[in-house]
Amino acid sequence: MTKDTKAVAKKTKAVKVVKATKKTVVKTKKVAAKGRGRKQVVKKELEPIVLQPPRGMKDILPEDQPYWEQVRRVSEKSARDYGFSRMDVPLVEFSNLFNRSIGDGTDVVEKELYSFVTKGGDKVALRPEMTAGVARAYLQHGMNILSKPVKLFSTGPIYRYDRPQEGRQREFNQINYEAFGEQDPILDAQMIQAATRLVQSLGIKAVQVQINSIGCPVCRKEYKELLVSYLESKASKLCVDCKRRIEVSPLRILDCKEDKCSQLSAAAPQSVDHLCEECRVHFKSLLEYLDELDLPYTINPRLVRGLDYYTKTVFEVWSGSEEGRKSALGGGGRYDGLVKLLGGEATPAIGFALGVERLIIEMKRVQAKPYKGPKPKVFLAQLGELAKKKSLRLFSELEKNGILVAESFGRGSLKSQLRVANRLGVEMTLILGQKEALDGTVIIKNMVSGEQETASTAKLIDLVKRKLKTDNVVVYHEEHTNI
RNA sequence: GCGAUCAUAGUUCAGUGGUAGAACAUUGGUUUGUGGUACCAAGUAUCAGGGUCCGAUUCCCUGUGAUCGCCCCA
Repeated sequence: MTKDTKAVAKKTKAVKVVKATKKTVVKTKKVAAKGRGRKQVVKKELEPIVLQPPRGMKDILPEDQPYWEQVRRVSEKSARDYGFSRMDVPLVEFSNLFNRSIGDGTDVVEKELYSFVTKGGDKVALRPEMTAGVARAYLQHGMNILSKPVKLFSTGPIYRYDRPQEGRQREFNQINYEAFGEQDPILDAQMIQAATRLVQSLGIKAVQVQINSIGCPVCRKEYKELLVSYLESKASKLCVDCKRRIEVSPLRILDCKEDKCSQLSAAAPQSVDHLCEECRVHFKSLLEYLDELDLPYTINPRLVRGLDYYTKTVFEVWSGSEEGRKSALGGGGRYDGLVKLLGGEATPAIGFALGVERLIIEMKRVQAKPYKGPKPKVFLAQLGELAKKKSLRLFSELEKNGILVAESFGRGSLKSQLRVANRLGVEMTLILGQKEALDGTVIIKNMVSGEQETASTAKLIDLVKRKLKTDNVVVYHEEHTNI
């Protein structure tokens, strides 16, 4: 195996099947198949259960939860700081909400939508992004009467039927910010700032912002015509896909990574040069605000984005400073026409989304700190029948008093319980044995010094509390620190 | 949706045409009431289905999944 294939194989996971189920369900017997007694599956009454979720779906294991918790905390704080209220919308919406808003011809809708018909006959789909649902709810609940801008924060799973790769799943999570009712470009700048601040607060310092303006429907139409006529004149030099795209979505050609296409698009007319007066001024002042913020950005005339509702400002947030691995952590833009399209009054709006899984991949890559919750500092060990019975009550007394206690009630020997206590790195272990249970006492063992003392159950809680306060400074042995 | 590579214990990896080993992790123990080291022991795996073969985990095909590239995006 080469290095590369090894690296790939490393990450590979096999499909597993519940064996017990298979045994009870599948009957095998020797069959004289072609005269050779091979085992053959004769009958399957039930499908065996595959120990894996469907493609592109992933479990979030306990060991990863500290990262998720960190993302939750940072994003909720950021939402508060920037004045966004939490808003949760359903995972499922009527399909045509997405068709109309995101656009029928887009990949997200055309190829990647998880759509199905309910038992009642409704055509619905799992949300492939949040904006459409939030905009729908904004209208449904008459939130247009609220003081503008109406800032809404959402987070949750998103579904796209796409081919999985690293950082790309069919079920993934987004952090989503939307602001309705403000057209001032200062809001664009603030949204971009909020997005980068959030990413950086997670410990991902090296980020770059790419921005572009794709204009409003009016100037975009003119620009599109210009672009198409340019591309048609050079069509012979484009790749196969892009020749097709001239008709369907000429803007996407600017994204093409084929050498010949990117060379052509470098010389192609750029949308920023063909904005109408309003869009041009909007973009110009946005850039001025960003300069004022000392927020580094790159104008990327080839940044297009795949959803139809975007107007004027579009942007993406990328990880990594120089070359090397870069990935889009999130993106967004203005969608001044969406609310009207859905049947509301014309309402300028802007939003962005960050991909949680991608943020976490990046956090791990740059060794950003995950969130670590409080660890128990007390372990409760029990020995003998009577003590075991009493220990349950004692545990709950400690818990009621706000003392975080670890235990291993299922274990019998004191030795194995102390081993667990040690591994958890607790400061003290409370030992309740047969003798103590009869006397109404408990042994308090200091896990650092090994010293022990006996205390009466009545005074135990106060004693433990006092000890936890005073023994704050504890020097562990080296072996203790890594737990 | 297209192309490529890969698939062995919980994890990281060995290995073989005659049903598999290690390390780490887990659990138990080293005179049954005292932890970190050491020692001993145990359990757990060839992704699924079919084919070739006396015999397949190993070779072939298909499926599934993962990874990478295209596409797209978060």
